[in-house]
Amino acid sequence: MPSLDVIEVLDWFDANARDLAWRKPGTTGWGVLVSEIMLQQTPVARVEPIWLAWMARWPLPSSLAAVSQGEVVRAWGKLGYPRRALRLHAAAGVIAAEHNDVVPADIDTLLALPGIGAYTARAVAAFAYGQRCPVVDTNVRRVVARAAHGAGDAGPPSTTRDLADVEALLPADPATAARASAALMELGAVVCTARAPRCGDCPVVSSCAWQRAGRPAYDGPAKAVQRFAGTDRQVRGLLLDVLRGSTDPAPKTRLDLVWSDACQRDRCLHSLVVDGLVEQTEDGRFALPGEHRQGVTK
DNA sequence: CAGGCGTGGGC
DNA sequence: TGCCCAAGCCT
Repeated sequence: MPSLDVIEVLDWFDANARDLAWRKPGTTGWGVLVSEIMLQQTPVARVEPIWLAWMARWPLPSSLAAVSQGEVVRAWGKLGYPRRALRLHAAAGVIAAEHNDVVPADIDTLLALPGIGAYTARAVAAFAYGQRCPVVDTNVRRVVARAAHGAGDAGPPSTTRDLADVEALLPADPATAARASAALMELGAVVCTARAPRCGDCPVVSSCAWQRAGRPAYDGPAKAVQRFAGTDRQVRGLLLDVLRGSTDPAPKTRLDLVWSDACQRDRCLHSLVVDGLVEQTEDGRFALPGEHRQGVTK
């Protein structure tokens, strides 16, 4: 009873891989890193046009590092979680200054950069540099949970255990292992999906433990529900959207229009300033950071 | 370590 | 603006 034959998944991937922009030959480590940061919690379709624009405008870490934080946040557009843009900008500065403008290949060095965690560090090491290391995202966790463990979905993440779990599945050859990781992710993204898996299209359906078990429903602890409407996240998004939309600093009266609850509004504006996503100008207006002289943080 | 952090598409 | 989901990271 084979648990999960990644070679089968690899063969399927060779024939069915999506033609994503960052998978083109010649994509640099920088290109891979930018794509991975943008793809965190964000669908491929929304990322692709932004990634292409960024690569054309900022082909090197140093080119991104050279512009203001505000420009970067503005170019991030509506990808969401704009703190990612700030962290990527900071990482680019470190890469330019300390790593000769080349994205590091060493996992621990990558982990030391802002915004790069267990997944992204290994994704860069594997996809940009062909290293043999487990690359575990939500797709891989789901595929392994089903095909190997026979569960309806993955349980709560545990980085240490998840990494060991997937490491054991990887082929010995580094380049093949790296492609196998991409293949597992792709399978989870387009076939072994969370909601309605297309098992009829799955290359490992015949050996899938979840199939064998009769496709039982997920029986683990309930996953935390992420509310959005009415949260600070929504209000922060509305505030930032105003500032992205104008090159001139906005008076607070303009920002007051986006949300009726003044208390929540002010709390969110303040938190944006604390996060470095917003600056207050000398005359008391608000703007994206670094685009106007001496922002006053208060 | 559970919860905070954007945004939009699918149903 | 109901609910779930999408290549996570940070504190």
